[in-house]
Amino acid sequence: MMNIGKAAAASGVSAKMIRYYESIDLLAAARRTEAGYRFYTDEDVHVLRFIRRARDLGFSLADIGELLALWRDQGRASADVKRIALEHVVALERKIAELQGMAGTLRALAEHCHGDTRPDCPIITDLDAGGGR
Amino acid sequence: MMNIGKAAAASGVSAKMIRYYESIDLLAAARRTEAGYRFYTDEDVHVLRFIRRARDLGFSLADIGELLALWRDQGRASADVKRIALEHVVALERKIAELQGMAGTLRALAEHCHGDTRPDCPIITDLDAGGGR
DNA sequence: CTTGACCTTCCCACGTTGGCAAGGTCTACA
DNA sequence: TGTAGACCTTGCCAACGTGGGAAGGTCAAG
Repeated sequence: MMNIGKAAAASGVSAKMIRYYESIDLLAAARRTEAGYRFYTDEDVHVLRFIRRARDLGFSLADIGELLALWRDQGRASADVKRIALEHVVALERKIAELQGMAGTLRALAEHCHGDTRPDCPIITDLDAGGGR
Repeated sequence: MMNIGKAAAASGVSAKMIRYYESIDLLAAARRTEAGYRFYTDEDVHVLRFIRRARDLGFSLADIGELLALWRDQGRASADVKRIALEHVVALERKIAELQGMAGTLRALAEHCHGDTRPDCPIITDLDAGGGR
């Protein structure tokens, strides 16, 4: 039994976010003391840590809702978990490729930029002309 | 001389975004017809294309504001352009590394997940236990 | 003159997090 | 007992960039 600040410290999820997760029904509404303070058990902290870990792996809160349901479902099919994870990997890899494309282009352009007091710069030229498209 | 729809089509920037860029002073307010319609020149479309290209390279609108100022400044120092670009490359690479970490972890976990009807799954176990932290 | 395609402004939504304000509660200490 | 300070509560605003839609005005073609 602890209140929200302690649960936040124990789980790595800020008090602010715990309230937010409750407001969007990712978490069941916490029980309250007579004064209206939320209180949490070690089991609740366990759930918060699960969420925290899933956030660290880049899952959206929507994904985490599904993962939590599967986590709680002792009869789950591991295929469902795997599907969510692999879809996320695909999305991550698409994003990675996109960012790599940007970084590669910019690095190449910057390499040929004098980087001195002269105005001439291939980066500006590229932006101006559209990279030859 | 064209109105916003045509400028949008010609530049690849949506009419919605053109208005938004104007509202945040990234663009000067467009001239208007007597009826209040914005109108644009080929030169304006040129600016819009610059912005579009910079967005495609992942620059923030704040960055683009600086780049536009440099673009217009015939006396610019290419060092200023290069600095903005390289700072952006650093940010991109940091993000790439972060996403690669997530994707790598998940791919490794998913490899050992049967992906069948059994509930047992290392992905769930990892989320539960926190990846050994 | 009507129809439909365009334009205008304004508000709302997404997703996740932080910050701040105004107020209530609890705890420890004088 | 009083009070200070640390905690809790709710609520609103901000970010970032984009899209959607409503309600209404304008324009061109038939």
